[in-house]
Amino acid sequence: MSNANRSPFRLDTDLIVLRSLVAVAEEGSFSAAAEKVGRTQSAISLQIAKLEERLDVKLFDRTSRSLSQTSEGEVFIGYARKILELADEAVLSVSAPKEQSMLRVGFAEYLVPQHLHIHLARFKRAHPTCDLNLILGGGADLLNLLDAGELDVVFAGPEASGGKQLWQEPLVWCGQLPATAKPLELILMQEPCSYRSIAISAMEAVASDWKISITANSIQAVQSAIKAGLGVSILPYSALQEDISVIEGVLPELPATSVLSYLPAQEENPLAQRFIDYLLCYLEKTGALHVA
Amino acid sequence: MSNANRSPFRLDTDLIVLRSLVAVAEEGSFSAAAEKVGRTQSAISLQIAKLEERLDVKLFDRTSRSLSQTSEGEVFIGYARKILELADEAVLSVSAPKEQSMLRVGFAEYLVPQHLHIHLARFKRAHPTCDLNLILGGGADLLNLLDAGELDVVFAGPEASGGKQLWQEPLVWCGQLPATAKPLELILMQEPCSYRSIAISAMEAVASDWKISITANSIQAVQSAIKAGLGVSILPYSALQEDISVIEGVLPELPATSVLSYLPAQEENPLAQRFIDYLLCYLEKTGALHVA
DNA sequence: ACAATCAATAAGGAAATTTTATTGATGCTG
DNA sequence: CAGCATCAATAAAATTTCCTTATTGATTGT
Repeated sequence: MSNANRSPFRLDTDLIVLRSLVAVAEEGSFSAAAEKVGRTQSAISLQIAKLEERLDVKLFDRTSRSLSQTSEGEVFIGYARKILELADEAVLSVSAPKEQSMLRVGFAEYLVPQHLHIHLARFKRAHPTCDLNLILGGGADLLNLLDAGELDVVFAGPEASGGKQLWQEPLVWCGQLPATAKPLELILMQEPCSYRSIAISAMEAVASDWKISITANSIQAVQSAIKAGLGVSILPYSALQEDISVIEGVLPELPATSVLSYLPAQEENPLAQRFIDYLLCYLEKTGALHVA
Repeated sequence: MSNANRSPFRLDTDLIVLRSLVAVAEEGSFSAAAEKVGRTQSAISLQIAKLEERLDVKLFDRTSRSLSQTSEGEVFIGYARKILELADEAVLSVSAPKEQSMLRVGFAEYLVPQHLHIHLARFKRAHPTCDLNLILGGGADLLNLLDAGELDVVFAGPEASGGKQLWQEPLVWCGQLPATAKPLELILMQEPCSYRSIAISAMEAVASDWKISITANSIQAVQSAIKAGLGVSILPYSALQEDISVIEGVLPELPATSVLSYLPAQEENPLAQRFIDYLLCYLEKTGALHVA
């Protein structure tokens, strides 16, 4: 007689299976999840089936056309996420330097990823000996601070040379379209701003009626103006907020911008490179942003 | 080119490997861990080796005669424990009933396992719709409450019929031995107490000088008396505390007692049975107690 | 020095998982 | 309503992974 039955509450599955599971939950489809985790659809199907059999619970309600989580599925997937989170943090932390250290990160405010605070908290947890500073601001200002030796790494758009491209950030039109036959009112950041020129040249390329109605000096000001319904603007995907509506189709196609990392020319800071790798890895995981 | 290198902080290992890992950490030896998890020594060796290779970090410092965790090992094993904890809790929670419910547990105070509060907290977390009551007391009192319908399950020694044996609890002598040529002073609970009679018959079986110096009315009183150095007593393993010293060898061998679960004769309470299974499973995992 | 114990390793075999290919079911479109 | 496309389940073969047996080298205790 085996003792398999002695451990009714013990789970011995592969973390790969849990990754597939959350992939299914996120993508809402076995096939899409399969592609995401780099396996076949049938592999996913079998993995989930086996897991469900082990748990003796259906995790998804699925017909061939729709897929939704059962209530048990919701609970279990919640745990799966936490487990994977811990597992990845564990990997991060074993390779952490053990000496006391300090990392000063600059982030262009209009490019701050949705969950940056979560990523920072995790990084801090996995690097207990590291003091983290986060400075938000305009790209140009941050790069000046970097040159002055007051930052260790800066994440910003393609505003200077020497940066290393990390991911592509889609630009989107958003805000309120004016009533028909009224000119389009643009809300833009003041110079120097790469999006400002992108917006202007995009509008110049099409023969429509437009004007610049508001020039703001911070991304928050732009966001406020958009929310107030004062016109349309372009924002990087990261800078979108709940109550900002995206405009699709009507206005000219926009290019994607790049997010780059900038390091000081002189000395090596291994922790800074580590932070870049880390962030890249987690943003990729989140799936919110597409790596170039 | 594969994209394996794209995910430097992603761990895709089997939970079995993590269980082996913490087993090695707990047992202090690959061979012992192998036996604990029901595999070969070489399997463990390979599992750990592969994990270390994946992490690019040594988890244990090992010569053929000694084994200790590296500092990275300590960190990673900490994560592994948390991961397994979560995984097992996940299994527990998917099979949890979803209706609002209530569970009143009685525990004989002299048998409370070391980490009961942790187990209770976990059970509560995995059963958010369940209200838990915990009553500690003497076994006889608890069984009366059970009969009166005021408890759903009682854990106690073999004080009544109808219990189901769960695990064996070793009895140990503890306290201060008297100076030589002085009579042995016993600290005992007042009647009815099964340990009292066990102690007395154990002493009667050997021809030594002894007397009952203190009769206490609670396990706390016995523990206090022992700590005060007022004599020797017998305690179930669970009731030992940091500052109570065990006496080995000198005094007569003691039998083990059993811990049993008691359920009301009448109606079925599935949650109570579930709690019993759960506790059994976790105490087994902890390794603190041996299942009968 | 010898026996005992422990972990590492090699090699073969066993078991699990993945893939390819197919089927059945469902919704969409013309 | 038929045909098409999409999705998940399944079967069977193939691959990979993992585990076991057997052995070696190293270390400690007697």
